[in-house]
Amino acid sequence: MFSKACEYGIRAAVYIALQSLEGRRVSVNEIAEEIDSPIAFTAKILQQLSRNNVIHSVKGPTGGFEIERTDMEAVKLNMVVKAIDGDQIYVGCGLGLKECDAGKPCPLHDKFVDIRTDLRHMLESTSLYELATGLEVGLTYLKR
Amino acid sequence: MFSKACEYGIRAAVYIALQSLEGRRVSVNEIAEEIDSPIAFTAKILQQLSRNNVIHSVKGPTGGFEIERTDMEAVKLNMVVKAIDGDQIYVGCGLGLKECDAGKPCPLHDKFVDIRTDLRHMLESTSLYELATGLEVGLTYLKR
DNA sequence: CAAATAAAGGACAATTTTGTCCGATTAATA
DNA sequence: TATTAATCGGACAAAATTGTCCTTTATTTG
Repeated sequence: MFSKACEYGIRAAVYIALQSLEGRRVSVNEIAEEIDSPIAFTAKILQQLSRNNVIHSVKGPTGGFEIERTDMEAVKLNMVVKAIDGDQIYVGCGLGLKECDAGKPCPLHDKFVDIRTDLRHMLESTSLYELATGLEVGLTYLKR
Repeated sequence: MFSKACEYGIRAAVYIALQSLEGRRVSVNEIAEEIDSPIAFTAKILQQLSRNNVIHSVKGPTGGFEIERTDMEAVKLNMVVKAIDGDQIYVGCGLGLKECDAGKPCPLHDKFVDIRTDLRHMLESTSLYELATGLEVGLTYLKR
């Protein structure tokens, strides 16, 4: 469904959100440790998220990654996914046809649109804040 | 969503079904031509489908691929997908965690299960016959 | 200002997926 | 039986994704 990069990206973003709730700024090393991901690869992904203003980065000692408390509810999962995988999930035919649309649909077009619409709504309506608070109260987990 | 191999596999299976409706057995070359896919790669995928009894192959002159008319309604998309991509779509955590389940869910677990359940139902309820007849009456298209 | 810390960025390496080529096998038919 | 047409299967090649390493840049603090 998601690429590995996107999986790491979402996990990282949620972890950063969780720590930002408590005012803590976190380093790549801590993030990779806590979400159990390859450090250098995770660093690359965080760069993409930072460049796309999904998260905020600060260089130097005491630096690291954070998400403004005020942004946290506004940042939805689809922004994370878009920053990493681009439009891939939203655009294009399920069977890989170049010219597939409502006017000249592939055999799976309608059914595929339904699934994808649900996915899009889910991603667009789920905020990092929501996911982070689920973690905070121990309803969900990020490791293993 | 699907791998390239799976996209080609579904397109090929639907095309074979369509031709089988008219009693025609088709060659790899014709299939690849008609669904606009790389020939040799398509041949590999057809072998997988054949080995998994999704389609039937006949060697030698006048040989090719076909689907028994009686099977065609019983063969659902999920069988095609499983033959090529395995359980990938059904199994595993959306965020890539190893031990994610209802008891120890990742932050996206429930929402992800919903989407995937819809996808599974769609794949399990859609037959090659249904897709082939849509093509036959000109409602849908396989090329470009 | 110097040292230390942390992200940024570029080059490279490993792995997986996608795709090709070619000889072996099977079966129809002249 | 020889030829020909077709799939099967293995080895290889190319491209994309995943992952590593190392240098540079920015920033804090002694």
